[in-house]
Amino acid sequence: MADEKEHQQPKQQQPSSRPITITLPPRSFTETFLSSGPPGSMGFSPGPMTLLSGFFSDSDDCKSFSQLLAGATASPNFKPTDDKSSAGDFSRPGNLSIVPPSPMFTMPLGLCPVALPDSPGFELFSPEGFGMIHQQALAQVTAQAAQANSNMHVQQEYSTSAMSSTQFLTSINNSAAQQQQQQQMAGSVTDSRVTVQELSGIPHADRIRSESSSLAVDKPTDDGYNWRKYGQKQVKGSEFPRSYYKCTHPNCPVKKKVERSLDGQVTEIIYKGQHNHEPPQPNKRGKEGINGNSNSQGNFEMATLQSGYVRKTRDRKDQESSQATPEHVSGMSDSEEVSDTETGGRIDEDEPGHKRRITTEVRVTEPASSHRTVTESRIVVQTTSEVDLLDDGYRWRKYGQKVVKGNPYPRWFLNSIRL
DNA sequence: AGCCTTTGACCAGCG
DNA sequence: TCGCTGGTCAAAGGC
Repeated sequence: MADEKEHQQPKQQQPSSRPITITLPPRSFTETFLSSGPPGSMGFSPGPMTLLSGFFSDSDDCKSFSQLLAGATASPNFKPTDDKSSAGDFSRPGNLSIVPPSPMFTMPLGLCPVALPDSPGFELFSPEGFGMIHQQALAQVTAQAAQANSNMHVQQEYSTSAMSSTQFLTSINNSAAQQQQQQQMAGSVTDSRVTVQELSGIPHADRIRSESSSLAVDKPTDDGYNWRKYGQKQVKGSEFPRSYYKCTHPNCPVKKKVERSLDGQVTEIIYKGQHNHEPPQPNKRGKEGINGNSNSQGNFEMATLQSGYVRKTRDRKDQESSQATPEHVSGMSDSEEVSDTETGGRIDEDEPGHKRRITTEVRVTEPASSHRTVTESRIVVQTTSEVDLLDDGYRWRKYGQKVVKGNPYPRWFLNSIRL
């Protein structure tokens, strides 16, 4: 109900194409995922991966993601991940040659965070690799929506999206177990479409419009949980206001920060903490009550999911001390940074109707700030999704870079083009 | 009545 | 110590 409001969201005609960053709660999605609860119980927003395919257009002079990242990794900024093992353990496509230490990957809209856990690379929670309990871990995945006015046909996209994600996962996940998980997720993926829309904020169809007002805008992240907004603030470094939400479930410590563009599109979602309960049943949504708990997962199977690709969260100070200046990493001067307005999900105007481009934002890395709160620690994750994006047959072209305040690493803006 | 959003104020961490 | 900034509180009002 409350979600249906949000009327106060600033409105803007200009279809802002802003990247969407989603910080996933470590457990939630994992658990949700594994539990494969009831329909709609999926705690996570669907994935961008679902929309990944099909939107890319041909392009030249593009590099594979790996290549692009390779440059970054070569940078002094990039310290080879300590958890070497991490990378090693994990099975992944042999063609993947590069896996930057901890690039925070911004998934193109359509990447399904939900699906991520399935991927080999998405075995985020590795106690050993982390040096922190999974409960403290927070996987951060950045997704970017190809937003705005992409005259995309959402409907079409969705259908493809689900399939794409499946295909992706299938191609990537070799283990039976993983495939099994995928299958379990299938339904979730489907269910998450709406969420995808929400996330994507694709202001396309009227249908979307109407939903946007109630979903995209109000429920930027219909992740299956109920949230109560308790604050909003204009955060420096961000052109958009940030809203603070708390999980309404009793005693649930989970909070999330949501940044929206002026037109109400979600540009970033950061989860903090872990739900100590399962997502409310769809029919109970909005009235979640007492009985939470259920899975209490604190222990959860995350441990079983683990694997490399997760970078141990470092103390912010450590990180800072070990990080080179963004300029060094980027090799671009600040003046070369792309403006916020141009960063987002930019779609080439000159692209013909069916040649769509989804801009992918890549954070070379995301520092953890474990000092703040344990649960807020962020894990730099190299997800399969990333893998997918890295060597999924797409080509990537870096078109911009920006140093985001609070993040010592530059954020790359890539155009992903499907071959 | 209960729950939610809004929003200015307050607080704490940091340089 | 001061100012900045991000996060949270809580009163007011809406649904």
